[in-house]
Amino acid sequence: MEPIPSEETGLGPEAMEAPDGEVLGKMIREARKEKGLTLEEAAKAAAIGRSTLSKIENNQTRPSFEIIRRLMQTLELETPQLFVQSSQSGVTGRRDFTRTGEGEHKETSTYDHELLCSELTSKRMVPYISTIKARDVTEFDNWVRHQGEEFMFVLSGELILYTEHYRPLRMGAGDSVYYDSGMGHGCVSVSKEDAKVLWVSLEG
Amino acid sequence: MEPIPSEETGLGPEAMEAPDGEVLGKMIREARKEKGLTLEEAAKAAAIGRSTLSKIENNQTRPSFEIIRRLMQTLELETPQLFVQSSQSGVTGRRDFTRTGEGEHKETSTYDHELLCSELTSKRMVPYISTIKARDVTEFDNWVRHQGEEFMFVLSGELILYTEHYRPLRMGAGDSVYYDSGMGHGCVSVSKEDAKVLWVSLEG
DNA sequence: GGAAAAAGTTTCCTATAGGAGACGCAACGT
DNA sequence: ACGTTGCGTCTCCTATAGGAAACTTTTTCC
Repeated sequence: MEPIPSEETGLGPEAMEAPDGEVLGKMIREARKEKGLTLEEAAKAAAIGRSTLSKIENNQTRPSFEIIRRLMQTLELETPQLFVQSSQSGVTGRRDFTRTGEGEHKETSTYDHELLCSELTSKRMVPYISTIKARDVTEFDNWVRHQGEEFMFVLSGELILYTEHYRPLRMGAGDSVYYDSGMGHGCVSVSKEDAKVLWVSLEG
Repeated sequence: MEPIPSEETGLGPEAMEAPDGEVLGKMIREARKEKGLTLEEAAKAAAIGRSTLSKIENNQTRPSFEIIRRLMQTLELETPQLFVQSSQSGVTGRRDFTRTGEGEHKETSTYDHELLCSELTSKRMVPYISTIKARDVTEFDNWVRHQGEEFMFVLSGELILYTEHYRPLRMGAGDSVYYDSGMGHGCVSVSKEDAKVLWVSLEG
């Protein structure tokens, strides 16, 4: 019994959905629950319809700015933040987490990268865990190089970080380093086991 | 009981900070002019229709949240960020490292912070390790809140991260989270030992 | 367990958001 | 004067937002 009137909109490039849209309903529902309000109470307080609120929370509609504004006020989400400041922080009002080992894997020849919190697409920093295979390359022909800054923290194993213009740096668990990733860089595991490092990269 | 819907919604007074319907169009027009964009250019950049933008600017419509979000993004952050950021990187050609436990310590009542790579002063990300004391603190009085984004990685112990608008998140070693640090946040150790977390914070 | 109430969802319908393109109207250059 | 070009507005139309109410699910209280 699913009439499902969702026919192809021969019209719209409107079919587009922003990742933010996805989260919006969730945010609102959580905020409402947080305040212990029912749909009816919240809707009334925001002067909107009960059904409208339900649809918004389930992402079944594309609410108007005005409606969202009222909801934000009612639920005490800071409205200005959501817009104006989204220019500064691309993750305004959002959060994402990743359980151990459950990141999105991306393997290359020398590394095994596990992207963390990758569902939060608009974030400015990019955190990932890399497994650097033991007994691998001992020299680079190709430095890695990308405009920005990078922070690295050694989780386990032992490795040598090569950074252009600097002496190689031998690092063990718990050590950390911060560098201009525009300089050529790369590392090599020198322990018997693979080395694990946490990287946080910032573009620009 | 219908006359005036001024009930005690806990909504507070007219602390309306969000652009009101009347002003919204004007704001947007000004922002667009500021950037020297024509209707067509701005609309295209925001992936909306030229006429739609015109109507919005003249307050002849009640635009959807999604449309406004796109406009805000286009008009506020668009290209500038890309340029600004590249000239912002203050660590050009530099590197700094910190050995385990040798960071600069900064203790507060609830946390014990160890700043990493703190000699590199002009870096944009701020990495530090915090020891969250195992204790009975089950309640916050004060959320931490600062404009920007934050990444957290649990090194050891078990804790609960509280983030405004979200459910508390129980985390163990190896788990990570990324969030808008403009939202109130804070955490509490729930293991018997102190919990250790690595934080990387980005302002703005 | 079962009835009643409460919370949430879906349906139905009207008003309108939003896009395409026509139109208006300056400011040019020839 | 007359095109021409570029920018903003207006008209027209379809898809859909949003409210009322019907419906379904969950919770509460005998």
